[in-house]
Amino acid sequence: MSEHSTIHAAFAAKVDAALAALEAEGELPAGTPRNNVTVEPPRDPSHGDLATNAAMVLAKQAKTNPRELAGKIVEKLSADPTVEGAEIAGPGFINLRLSDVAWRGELASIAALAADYGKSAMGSGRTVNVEYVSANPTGPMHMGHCRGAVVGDALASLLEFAGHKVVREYYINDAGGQVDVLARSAHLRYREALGEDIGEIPEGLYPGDYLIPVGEALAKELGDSFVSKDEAEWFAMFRTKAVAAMMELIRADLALLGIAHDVFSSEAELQAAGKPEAAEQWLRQHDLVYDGMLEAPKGKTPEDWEPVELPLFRSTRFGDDQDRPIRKSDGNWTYFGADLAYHFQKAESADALVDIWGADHAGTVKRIKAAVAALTQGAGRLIPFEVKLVQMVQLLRDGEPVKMSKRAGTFVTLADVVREVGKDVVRFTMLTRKPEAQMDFDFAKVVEASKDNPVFYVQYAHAG
RNA sequence: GCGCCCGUAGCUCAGUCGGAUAGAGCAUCAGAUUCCUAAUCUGGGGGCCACAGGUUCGAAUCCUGUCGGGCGCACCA
Repeated sequence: MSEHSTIHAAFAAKVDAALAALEAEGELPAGTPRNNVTVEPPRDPSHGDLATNAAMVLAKQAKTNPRELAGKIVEKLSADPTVEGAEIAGPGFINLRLSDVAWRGELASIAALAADYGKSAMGSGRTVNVEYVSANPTGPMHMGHCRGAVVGDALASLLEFAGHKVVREYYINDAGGQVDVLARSAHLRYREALGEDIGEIPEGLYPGDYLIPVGEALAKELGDSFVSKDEAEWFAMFRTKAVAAMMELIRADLALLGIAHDVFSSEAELQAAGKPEAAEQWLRQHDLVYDGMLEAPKGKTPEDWEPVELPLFRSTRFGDDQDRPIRKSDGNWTYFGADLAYHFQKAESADALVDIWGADHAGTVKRIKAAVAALTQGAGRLIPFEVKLVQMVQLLRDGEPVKMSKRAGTFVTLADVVREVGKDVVRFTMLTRKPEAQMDFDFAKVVEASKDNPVFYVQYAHAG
């Protein structure tokens, strides 16, 4: 697929060629950067089909005024048979009118290329790793995860369309305290499945019903041999099995949205392979990790604050408020400590990294970007890395916010929403606002067959 | 107290690596059609682009500050 698969791109190339010719003739200094030059449809259609700011952007470097330079560009462009008119307007815009032949040719190629129309080879030869969702494997997906999932998937598709090789990746946080809680919760449900009256789910364990079938499956598989054993004997096994069950739930939820990741990476495996240790060693050698006292957050010292010495990453060197611990005082890795090693691992097989995170993690962007920059540069191959934040979605029903509480078990699952309004409506709605702006998701409005629901317009047009 | 995101027409939002009179849909108003259960067509009105400074030939767009809304702020992920 060539880059000139659309008429706009084709004419942008013609403009560029004209500029290159002028450069060859000495009208423009050799090597003049042309990346500011735009070729796009003007706001006012009476100005023509396309307009370029080339003369205005480049006049200074050509040591002439915009209108004079525009004259020379117009001369070149007029020689092209598909250019029916080229005029200088205003301060130095060049307005182009394209011939009928050009438009007809474009229509033919739209018909011929169908869904491939507009593809580009821009990213050809480059692999981009897009990590998104990465919800904790402790329960089904809820609506809090939904926007990031949709945005990440759409971005991945766009990158593919632009010619990149894309790896859609999910990071399984199966090594922290949350999955320990999951293991204990699953054990409780296991005992329940074997007939024990477990009463209220104790504070600190996951109360959700979705663990009942997990307990039943464990009971069926293992019998009653782990009912009264010490935690040490069943803990690791229950954790592994429960995480596996949760990941099955999550993959099923994602499938409802039409999302399928290529790679699922386990934090536990990453740690077992000693990746964080390797990263720590390198960072210590380069004085980017040191043992130091953790400072209280600025302007807000918690009452029970106790200074501790921990291995800290020097994120302040990269604009962060304070240096960040990579290990906890019990010696285990912090989320960040493992995450930086994880990103380094991803960087080994990609040319660029993108993470899609919820806005509630905005505070941790600086440290991970800093760590990735340090590690990839240190390895001799600095990898572009972007963290894209998606803002919160407010769920509304009958105009009232839907309150979600994990403890009360009132969180709205993704599966419920997809069942209620449909996959396409969810995906479309999640993309109707830029990711960095908050949005409302009103159950009634998104399915309303009315003039102010864009979803409906698209469905209507598509059905026609 | 600090950091990040947002603040554009009555409503929901585009436009923000600075560029030609600030755009769309809905709502509203006026015509058209009178086919119809309209999700019909055409046109108009409607904006100190939150506010105040600054940079620039030129600012919704960049910088500083203020106000308003959201998110976050120890070894939780």
